[in-house]
This record gives sequence, structure tokens and C-alpha cells, in this order.
Amino acid sequence: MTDRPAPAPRTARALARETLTRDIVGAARARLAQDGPAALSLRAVARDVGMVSSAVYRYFPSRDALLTALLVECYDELGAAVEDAEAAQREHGLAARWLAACRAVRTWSVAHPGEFSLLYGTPVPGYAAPRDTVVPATRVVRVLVRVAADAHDAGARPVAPAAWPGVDAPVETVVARAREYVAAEGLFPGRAPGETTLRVLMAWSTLFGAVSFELFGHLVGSVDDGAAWFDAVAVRLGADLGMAPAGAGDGGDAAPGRRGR
Amino acid sequence: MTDRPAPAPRTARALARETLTRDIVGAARARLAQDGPAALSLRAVARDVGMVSSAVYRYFPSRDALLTALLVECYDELGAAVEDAEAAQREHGLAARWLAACRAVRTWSVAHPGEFSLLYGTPVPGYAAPRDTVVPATRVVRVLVRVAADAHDAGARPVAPAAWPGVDAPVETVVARAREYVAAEGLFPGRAPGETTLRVLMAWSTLFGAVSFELFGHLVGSVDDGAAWFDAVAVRLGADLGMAPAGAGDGGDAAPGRRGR
DNA sequence: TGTACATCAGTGAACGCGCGTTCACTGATGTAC
DNA sequence: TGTACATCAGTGAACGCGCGTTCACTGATGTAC
Repeated sequence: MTDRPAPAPRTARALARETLTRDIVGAARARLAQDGPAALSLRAVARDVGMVSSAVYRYFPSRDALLTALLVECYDELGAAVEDAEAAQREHGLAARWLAACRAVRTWSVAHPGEFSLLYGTPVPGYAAPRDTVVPATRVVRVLVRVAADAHDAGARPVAPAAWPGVDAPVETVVARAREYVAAEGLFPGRAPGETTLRVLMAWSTLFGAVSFELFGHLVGSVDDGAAWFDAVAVRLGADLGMAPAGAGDGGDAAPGRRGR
Repeated sequence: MTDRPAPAPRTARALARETLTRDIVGAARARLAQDGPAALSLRAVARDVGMVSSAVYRYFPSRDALLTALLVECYDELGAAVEDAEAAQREHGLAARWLAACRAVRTWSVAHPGEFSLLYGTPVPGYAAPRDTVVPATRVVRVLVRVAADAHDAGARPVAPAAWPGVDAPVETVVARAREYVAAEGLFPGRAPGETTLRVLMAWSTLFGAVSFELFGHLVGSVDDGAAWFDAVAVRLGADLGMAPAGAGDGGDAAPGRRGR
């Protein structure tokens, strides 16, 4: 949003190219909803955009390249939606930020079910996502980590479960890689604690599991109001992280053992 | 497992038919892992099983019918795996039953990633699952509900989160349909409480969200040991339902406010 | 400003491929007498 | 047990279709002088 490349020569050709590239990606995204990601067809996209199929090769060297562009654009769009939703609540406390971020995940996904399938459904067989998609793919979880980190900093603590027989791996080990990543990226003010890190990863899985269940039809007959269901889930995920809304007595912004910021 | 249809005339033809039907379904399942559910091809299956493509129509009237058979078989297989795993721990307390059921979900899924994609990945475009698949699809969640119900009966209680501003729908309403279902099926000894019902649905979503993330590659770079990660998740889901392993002091089998069985 | 050439977008035909499904057929298996 | 007929499994050709990708081409746009 802030950085754009070079000024670029605004020739008619360059302009048309930009427009048509966007049109192609747009048509491809529209196709996703109907045909599913695996059946995304260059020829169909070309038809929708009013081109002959071979013309698309002037814009994307292959179907896989188009898929990559779609992945990046969609991950970025969802990531931006979550980031913006969270940022908009920055004045309203941790619980509000958490809830807004979670809700943005569902809102975007319900509005873009085809794109959601591309990002979080069955991977397209025969397609291996290149490195370019990795960073955009992490934007959502980064927001969750940041809110959880702020909450932790404000004193919020998830309750660690009692030891279960046969389950021995210490939390710190289980999420070792995640903690390394969080540390390397500076997402946590201080060393990320294992329990909180694990709970964030778990919350992340739950959010997308819940949306996946809703969009893929697994809640039919159990849940009627998807938004209300998702809210209830998001609230509990926040609570499990030790957050509670401001003014609720304890936890969250004004958590037990608080130490300010 | 207990009920089989009629004695059936054991002619060579009927026997060959049974065998070949199984072979076809088996070959189709094997194809799933490579090509993904959407690209499942009758002709490829026929080839794998050593038949000409039109011969498959003696066994399944269409590709969709084969898909349905796959769905039913896989849902049943996973359901049975979870039921058996839970049943095997019936002497070992609620926590053990819960953990075993959860683990069975992951174990089966990791062993059958193609089938997992069919059941819980992007729905096959253009295919509408018929009624026959509904009951098999519920077997896993039924086990979870039953264990949670027994835990509740033994005094386990999930902690209800404090009220969050902007989230008003009462729990009982959010899971109204699920409670109706649970009541109609007699899965709960008594009227299913909203908070527990919601936590079970949430746990169900988390389990499949976690497996989905692992199998679809979203945990690469965050989690190395999928089994340990999943154990940690399962334990926390149980704890969030108010369960704790026997001998851990409180909760679960010997929960606060216990009232025996 | 005007011309000559280079660049590029889009066309249309073709390639080889695989798909689901239908159909008339052959030959083996099962059944009734 | 033996024969005549009915049932059924599997064949092979064909249908119409859509796919990704290549290629020689035309005509429009851009650039250097």
C-alpha cells in the first residue's frame, strides 16, 4: 500500500497491460467459486475475459503462474483485511482487536468462498506453490500473534492444562519452530512463551477450521447462524489466551498480574 | 460390523462382483492421493484395475455414484477408527477416551491424506453429496459428544467466557440446532448444555482444522512434529471442556462438583 | 513533425491428450426344466 | 446329469467435449532518428 515500484512509463500499452492483467486475475477468481481451484482453466478464463486462449500467454507464462498470482493476491487481500480490521480497533483494547481480526477472517472468506478454497482447501494437485506465496500466507497469523503478544505483555496468560498421561512433549518443544520464527520476526516483545504461542497456533487452526466447516457444509444441521457461531468461537479463543474485554472485571487489558506496557 | 444383509447366494459371479467392486473403490481411493478428489477419473480407475473404462459402468452407474461410495466408505472407516479407539479406552477414564478419539482422527487422516481431502477438503465442484453420506459423516462428532457428555455427567464444566461487547447471541441459541440433534439422537444423558455443546463443536472444528493445516502444508516452518502438536491441541481441547486426567487432582473424572454416575 | 523500424498484443489453427458416457457385441456364468 | 435359455461382465469403437501449450501470422503501438 505504501511502496510502489518505479514511476513506470504510462504508455497506452502499459496501461492496457495493467488493466488486462487485472481483468484476467479477476476472471480467474470468479471462476474459482464455480469450478473449484483444481479445475481452474486458462481457456475458460480467456473466454470470460473475451480473449482467445493463447492470448493469455502474453500475460502469464503458464497456468501455474496464474495460480501463483491468484494465491499471492488472495493471501494479500485477506491479510490486509485482517490487518486493517485489527488496526481499526487499536484504541478499543485487546479483546476488541482480537475479535475484529477473527471476524475479518470469516467475513472475507464468506464473501470469497472460491478464493478461500484456493488458499485453505485441498492443494491443487501437481502445483507446488513457490516461495513468493510464503510471506503473504503468514499475514493473518502475524496479526493474531501480535495481538496475543500485546495481551501477554499486559498480563494475559492462557491456562496451562494439567499433565496428561502419555503426552510428554513439553510445550516449548512442540512449538519450537514457531517460537524461532516469532523471535526472528520480532513479533513478540521478548521471548515468546510456549503456552501462548501454542494457543495462538491453535486459535489460528480453529478459525480456519471453523470457516472451512461452515463453507464446506459440515455444519449443516448443527449451526444455523454462521456469524453468531463464529463470534462465539472467537470469543472463546480469546478467553483461552487469557484475554477478557476491558471492564469485565479481570483478564485481558486489565489482566491479573498486569504490568502495563 | 454386526449387521450384514441377507445370506446372499454365493455364486462365483456374486463373489467376483464383490471383489471387483472393492477393487474399484480401492483403486479410486489410491488415485485420490495423487490427483485430488476433483480430478478423480473413472477412466484412470478403470486402467488401474485392469478394465476398459466402460466396464466400470457395470459396477457404478456414474462417476458421482463412485464418489458417493467413496465418501460413505471413508466416513465410515474414519468413524469406526475413532469409535474403536475411544472404546478401547473405556476403562481408562474420560481423558484417555478423549485423547484416543482425537488421536484416531489424526492417525487415520495422516495415513489417508487423499481420503481426508475428499471428506474435509474443497467439495468436488458439480457434485452434491446425497443423503446416504450424512449419517456416516456424523460418526466422529458423535463420539466426541458422547465423551463430552459423560464428562459433563461426571461434573466436568467448560469455563464460560465473560461477556464480550458486541457479542450478544446466547450460547443456547447459537447451538440450538446442534442441541436439538443431540437430544433427538439421545447422545446426551439429559438436556445438552449450551456451553459444552458449543465447546464440542469447537473442538471438532479445531481437530479437523489442525489436521487440515498439517496435511495441506500450513504448518511448514511453524511445527515440525505433527503428532506432538496434535497431542498438545487435543489435550487443551479436553481441558477446555473441563476434563482432566484421573489422578491430576481435579476436573475430569473426579471433577469439582462431582456427582458420580 | 515525419518517417522507418522494433516491439508487442492478439488471432486462429493445430498438436496430443484425457474425460464421461453410450452402444452393439461376444462370451462366460447361472437357472429352469 | 444334460440341455436351452436368460442373465450378466467385459470389450472396443465411437460421441462430443475441454484442456494446456505452441506457432506463424497480422496489425497496432512505441521509439529512434
